[in-house]
Amino acid sequence: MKYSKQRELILETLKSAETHLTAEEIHILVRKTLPSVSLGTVYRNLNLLVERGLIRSLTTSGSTSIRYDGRTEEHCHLICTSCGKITDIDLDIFTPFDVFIYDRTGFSVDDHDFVLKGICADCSPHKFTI
Amino acid sequence: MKYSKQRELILETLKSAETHLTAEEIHILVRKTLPSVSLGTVYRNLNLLVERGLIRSLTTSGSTSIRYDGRTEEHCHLICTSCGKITDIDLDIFTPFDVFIYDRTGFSVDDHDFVLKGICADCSPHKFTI
DNA sequence: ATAGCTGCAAAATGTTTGCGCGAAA
DNA sequence: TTTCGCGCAAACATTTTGCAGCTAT
Repeated sequence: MKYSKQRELILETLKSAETHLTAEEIHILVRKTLPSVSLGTVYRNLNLLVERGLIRSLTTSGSTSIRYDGRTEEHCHLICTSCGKITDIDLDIFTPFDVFIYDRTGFSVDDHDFVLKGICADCSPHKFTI
Repeated sequence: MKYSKQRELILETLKSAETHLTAEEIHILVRKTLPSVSLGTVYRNLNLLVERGLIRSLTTSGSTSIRYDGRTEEHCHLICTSCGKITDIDLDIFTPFDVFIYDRTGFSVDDHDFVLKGICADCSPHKFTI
């Protein structure tokens, strides 16, 4: 993989983002530094980075577009159905989980994609204060 | 919601399928019984059924299209990265999970979407017999 | 009678790709 | 200098929508 300013910038943008961005959102951010970057280049590099394991992608039913995550360690996503915010949470349950599933089905787990939907702490009070 | 032959057929098709179908696959199956059904109608009804909680939708990173699941009870999906097969598995771990997350973050969980990627039992032997 | 559903086709959305030029090795 | 990545625009895939006619209530 040959170096490119564009790819570096895309990766950096994603690593420093606290949210889970779409390709379009990344495109907008990247262009603030390097206005000539095209959307095609953003997509090409995101696919490349996912392939190489430098970032992760996540799709959520409800939204049509793919979101990208600069964190490479496995973790869960909490999606608030009220405000749409996606939060990361670390859980140490993956290993016992995998063993359980392997014993029961013979399926050997490589990767986890756990999404929990509900109401986040910030939105929760509103349920009671209307 | 008014009765329609099309919607009944779509739901029935999904309930009796052992796989997780895309809209296009459902369209093909439904047309075997009622050839005039349009793809637009399939999409409209799938969205309606998901909204009403009569079916579930799932998106998987890697595939572009949404898949639909006739099972309404919460369960995990095992996706084989070798053959692409999606298997259901029931797990009784959701409740303790939710409590743990609520205690730690204040996020109150309504719904789970757990996807595990790996190699299924059928594909696994090939890893060792090459 | 009328609200809601359908088929059709066009539009909208999100992502990929072919091409010729320019940058990295 | 050769290979790879880029920008651009067109193509592609998937899903949604407007409309006029039909169907269930």
